Formats: sequence, C-alpha cells, structure tokens
Amino acid sequence: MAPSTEQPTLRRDAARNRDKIVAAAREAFADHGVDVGVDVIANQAGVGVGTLYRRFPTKESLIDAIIDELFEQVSGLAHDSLDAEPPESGFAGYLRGVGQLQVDHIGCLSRLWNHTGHAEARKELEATVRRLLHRAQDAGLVRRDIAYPDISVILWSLRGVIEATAPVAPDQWQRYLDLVLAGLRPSDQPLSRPALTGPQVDRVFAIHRLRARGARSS
Amino acid sequence: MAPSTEQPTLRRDAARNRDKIVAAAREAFADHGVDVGVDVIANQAGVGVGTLYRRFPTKESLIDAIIDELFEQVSGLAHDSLDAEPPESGFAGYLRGVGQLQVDHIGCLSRLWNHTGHAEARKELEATVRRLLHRAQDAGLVRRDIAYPDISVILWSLRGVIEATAPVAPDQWQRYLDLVLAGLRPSDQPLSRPALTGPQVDRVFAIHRLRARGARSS
DNA sequence: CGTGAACCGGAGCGACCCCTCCGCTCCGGT
DNA sequence: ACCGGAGCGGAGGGGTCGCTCCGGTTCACG
Repeated sequence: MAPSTEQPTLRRDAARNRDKIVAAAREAFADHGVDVGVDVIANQAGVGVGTLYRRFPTKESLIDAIIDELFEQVSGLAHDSLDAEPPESGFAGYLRGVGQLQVDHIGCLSRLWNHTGHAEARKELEATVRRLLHRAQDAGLVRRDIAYPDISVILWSLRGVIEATAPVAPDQWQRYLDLVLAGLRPSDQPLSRPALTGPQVDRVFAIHRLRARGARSS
Repeated sequence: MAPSTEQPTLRRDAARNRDKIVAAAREAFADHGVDVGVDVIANQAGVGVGTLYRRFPTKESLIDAIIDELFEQVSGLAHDSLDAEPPESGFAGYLRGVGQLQVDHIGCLSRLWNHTGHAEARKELEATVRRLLHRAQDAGLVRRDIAYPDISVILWSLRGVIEATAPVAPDQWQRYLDLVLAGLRPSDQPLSRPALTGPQVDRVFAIHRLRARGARSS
C-alpha cells in the first residue's frame, strides 16, 4: 500500500510547512505563472526560502509536484467520464472538464502536458481516453478517422484559447469547444493530413520539457 | 509618399547596420524565441550591442519592429485573399496563410497579436477579414452566428497547436484547421455562449501586452 | 583633403533570480 | 526535564540579461 518512494517520516512541523509551501505554490503559479520568484512563494507560505529548498531541491521539482497534482485531477476526471450518462457523452464531458481545469490553473498551462515521470500513469490515462473516444465514435458523434493524438492536439489548441481569453471571458473557451466538437462529427470530406503518431506526440512532450528547463541552445 | 514618422536621413553605414540588425533579430526570434539575449542578435548582425541600442532604444522596440513586419504580412495576406478564386475560398485561404506565417515565426507568436500602435491599420485588417467572413457565410461555408471576434479566437487556438506541434510535425496544424473549418459549417445546433465583443478582444490584447512587458504585479 | 558630427564597439553596471550556507530554534523520544 | 538532531530563516553568492558609457573610428560634405 505504501508508495515505492517512502518518506522517512517527516517531523510534524516540517510536514505542515511542506503542505503550506505546496498550497502557496499552487496559488502563486495559478495567479502569476510559473515565473514567480521562489521568495514570493516562501513568503506566502510563511516560511523562508531555505525551508522551501530543503523540501524541494529545485524550483523545478516544486513545479513538478504541482503538475503531478494536476495530472492526477485529469486522470480522475477521465475515469469519472467513463461513468457519464449517456455513455457517449463522456468524451465531450472529459474535454470540458479538462478545459475547466486549465482555466483554474492558467499559470501552469505551459507545463501541464510535459509530465516528467509516470509513464505508466500516462499509459493508463491514454487507455481511458481512447475508450471515451471510441464510445463517441460508435455513437456517431465523432468521425472515425480521429485518432487519440488528435485529442492532444485539441487540448493544445484549447490551451491557446484559454491562455488568451480566460482573463477577460472565463467561459469563452466553451463556445470554441462547441465549434471543435461540431467539427469532429462524421463527414465525408477527408482531412488533408494524417494524425500525429504516438512517437511524434512523445517528441512534442520531450521538446517542451527541454524548453521548460530554460534551454538556450544553438 | 514619405511615411509620417520621418527619419532624419540615416547615414549609409548606419542604415546598413540597421538592416542587418533587423534581419538578425527576425531570424533569432524565429529560431530561439523572443528571449534570446540582445548580444546574440548583435553578434549575428556583426555589430556591437551599443549599435543595436542606438537604433532601438529598447529590446522591446526591436521586437515591435519585427512584429510590425509580421503584421504587414498578415494585412497583405488578407487583401490578397480578397482576390481568391472562387471568392468564398478566400476565408479559408486567409486562415491557412496566417497559419503558415505563424509557423515561420514561431518564436514571436506570443507577441504577434498584441500589436502596439496602428489602430487604424488594425481597423482596416478587421474590415477586410469581415468581408472574407461574410463571403464565406453567404456561400454557405460558415454558419451565420460566427462573428469577427471568433476569428481571433480561432487564430489563438491555432497558435496553441503550432507552438506545440510545429517542431515535430510542421504541417499538423493544417489537419487541425480542417477540423475547425468543418466545425464552422452551418448547423442547427446553437452554440452555448455568445461571441466575444469587440471591447473584450481589445482587453485581451491589452492584457497580453502588459504581460509581455514582464509585469510582476500583485 | 580636412573636419566635425554621427557612429561604432564591448567592457561593465545594476537589477533580478535561483540557490546555498550556517547559526539558531524547537520538536520529540527518553 | 534534557538533549540530539532535524528543521528553520534569510543574507548573500553566482550567474544572467537588459542597458549605458565613452574613447576611438568612419562617413560625407565643403
């Protein structure tokens, strides 16, 4: 039952501070983006930066912790969507749910989809979303030549809309998603290009992860 | 014939260097994003940073110059699309053209749409795009309840897709645009939200312009 | 060709930010 | 109550980046 990475039982005040740091980081990242200074986070948590850095050896690792939380919410949402009624509505519900999650974590969007570890958790999420997609296709809501990587592309596009419009019109992305869902409905006009392949999607993740580290390569 | 902002006749070598700086900046921004150091640009242009800063008092003003170029290309593209054959194809052609421009200037995307000045040029572009949109609507290619601000939203979404996928699959955005265009076709299912209003779009621009200046507000 | 103004270059300043270090505090088991 | 050590805070190191300053150079006009 215990996770593989076992903590050597944090002292109680230390655990409390860790929670305060995570909460402060969550809020600060959502409000001001991942570029907020660590001192701002430490201040908001009521601790010193030294305390922060004892628990999270790197600012990046703190970001990862927040993104991990977010990823779990996405996973949970996908699983919940499996129980939607009627079943074929789960697909749209998943997309709408992810949209709302993105709105609630605007500052972190650039990191949401380049998840460091958890390859296995990613596989599971993918399997779930594939099921949602197939159900929608079987019900005639989504054209057959839409593949799983297309969902990633749609979510990237959603990110673009949300990042631009959310501060002004927090629900405008829903109108846009209506349009996309309409575009997904069966049609006899073929698409001009094939879908991304799985490895290509992985490379997109990899590139964005590199870029996130502040690469300044040639 | 002379533009309203008259230059006091730059010395020839100075003009040459200015051009070299702009060319280097265009390339550097496209390749590495707007976060490249000014010394990189100056190096590539074969001049010192001092020379760069004589011509462009701020890195921001250099970025603006590049964005202005890009904006003119968009304007030209919109006008060219007016002559498309058949006329109702101009709308899709415009969107595809803007997509390609975005691919060619990936690093600048975050700045493309928050254009500082030229309110009048913006108005003209808007008028042109409105005509393209109306033609497509009259031809039955686009549903009637799509308004001009929806085009901005679509371009923001396109930006999200391009930023994510272009390094791996430079033309994947076209598949995605196919879907959006399909979603724009007439339908009797209403959209769940109204379009953005003009002032809302302006506020989106304003907010992003502020954010670009590196604001670290509360 | 001579002259003065415009121009050039790059070392260096200041601001910012991530992270470390070390003297002090306070938890918690005995 | 006592004590060992985990935990704490925040000043400052190290690095980056935008921008400035000024001695030397080059252009263009008379």
